[in-house]
Order: sequence, then C-alpha cells, then structure tokens
Amino acid sequence: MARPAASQPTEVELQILAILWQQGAATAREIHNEIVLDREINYSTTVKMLAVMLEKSLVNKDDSVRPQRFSAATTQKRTQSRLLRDLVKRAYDGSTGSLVLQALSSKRATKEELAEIRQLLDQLEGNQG
Amino acid sequence: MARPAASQPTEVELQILAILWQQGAATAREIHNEIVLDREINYSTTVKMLAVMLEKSLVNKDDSVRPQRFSAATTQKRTQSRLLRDLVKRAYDGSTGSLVLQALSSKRATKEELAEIRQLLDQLEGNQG
DNA sequence: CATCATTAGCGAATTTTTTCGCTATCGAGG
DNA sequence: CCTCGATAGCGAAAAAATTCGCTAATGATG
Repeated sequence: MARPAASQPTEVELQILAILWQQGAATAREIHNEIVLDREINYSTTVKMLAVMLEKSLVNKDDSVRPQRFSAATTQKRTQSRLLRDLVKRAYDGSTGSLVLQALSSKRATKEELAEIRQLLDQLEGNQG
Repeated sequence: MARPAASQPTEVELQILAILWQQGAATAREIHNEIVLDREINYSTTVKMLAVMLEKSLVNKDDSVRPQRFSAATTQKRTQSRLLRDLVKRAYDGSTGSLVLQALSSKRATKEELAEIRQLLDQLEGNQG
C-alpha cells in the first residue's frame, strides 16, 4: 500500500530539501549543521524530520555507508514546478503571466537573466504568432 | 500588545482571501457557499476561520451591517508579493530570474501577457544598460 | 574488549492549523 | 412580543506539523 506519491513539502521539509539540492547527499549531522546556521533546533529533531521525509518519499537514504547519507528524492526543478503551479493557482487566479509580470517588476533580475528571458520570449512568441 | 503584523496566510486562509479578492466584501454565508463548491466544510468552520483571520488581521469585519461583512485586509497584490518573495527565497535560491524563466517555459502565457512582459523587459533593460 | 563520543530511532509532547458541536443572538413574519 | 430560521461566537476536539527526551546501536580509541 504505497504512499500517495510525494506530497508537497512543508516549510521545514523544504528547508532540508534546499540543503540537499545545494550540497548533494549529506549526513544528518551535516544537514543539521546547516539548519543551525538559520535557527535553533535539536539534533533529534533533524533526524526525526529526515525519518518523516523518508516515509513520505521526499528523501532517499543510503544505508550502505556510515554515517548514512540522505539525498533529495526529487530534483529541485520538479519541486519548484509543483510549488510554482500551486502558487499560481492559489494566489494568481491561475494566471502564470500575471505572476511573471509581478516577479519581473518587483525584483530585478540580473542582466544575464533578462537576456535569457528575452530569448525565451522570442521563442515563445515565434511559436505562437 | 498588538499582533505581529499579518503573518503569511495558511492554506485555508488563502482560499478565503482569494474569494474575498474576487468578490470584494462578503458575508460569512457567501464565503461559505464558495468554499463548499470546492470541498466539504461545516458553516461553523468557515465562521471560525474568519474569526481566526480577524484575530490575525488578515481580514476586516464590518459590524455596522447585518449580516456582517468581511473583506481582505491586504490587497491581493501585496499578498502575492509576499508569497512570491517567500517562494523565491525558499525554493529558487533567491533567484527571481530563475523563477521567471521556469514559469515562462513551463506554462504558456497569453499573447497579451507575453507582449506586456516584453514591454516590461525593454523598460528594465533600458534602465540597466 | 571496555569506554566513550557520535549517530540512529522510538515514542510521545508541543504547537499550529483546521474542524465542529452547542449555545446565544438577531431580525423577519405572524 | 413570540417563534423560528439564520447568523455569530465560544470552547474544545481532531488533524497536521514540529519538537525533543531518552535509549540503542555503532565504531573509533586505548
């Protein structure tokens, strides 16, 4: 009776995933040390969260090494997509464009990113017009 | 001992806010009827959520009319901004541009939106280069 | 192979969010 | 002004998310 396919990560879970995406596989201790830079937390809590996330299939555990190493079960991209889609649906009335507009106007991207965006835009309009 | 200035709305709270943004001020019953279209829920629950949200300053209550009317305490834009900023920080390593790129490539925006985005892009690059 | 520091795991407590039962209040209609 | 259907509110239960104390296993070191 498998699990219902990796649910949306919660706040704390996402923080751990972010660490794993950034560092690749890591031990509980390494993950813990990262979290500690950000907020107070007991080592047991970190370990427990990892157990919970394993149960939810949000992370994988490599038991063949000691100490065991954890890694994200899903790519950052995939998770981003889900979160993004969800946000668009819940807060932007489903309009991705409106989110993009706001993102662009509110916070400035780097010159490189802008160029990249423009390029993508060309491509999209090309396909459409 | 005032409250800590409107926290990030939770799942259910956001659903209610979305309704208020769409319809403007509404009675508990009206809000409830909207939620019911989406999922099962008891009227008491809706009323309670509104009370909680009032406490958190997420909504305002007009007591001068009967039945009382609720309205969102913050504009949709403002809340969107917060949520977006938060998402960028937590899942996109702080890179807005990377979010925009993904949003654009994953789901297509309307022709109008694309044009608008392009215009905005011109403006942004103009200011920068 | 005893000792000790570290890692691993369990079970339960705490906190936050969401739910609703039950009572009180309101206001329209008779 | 009674009474009845709907709205309002309270307090507590249930569910979900986060926390940690305590014990067990592990493996390096003398």
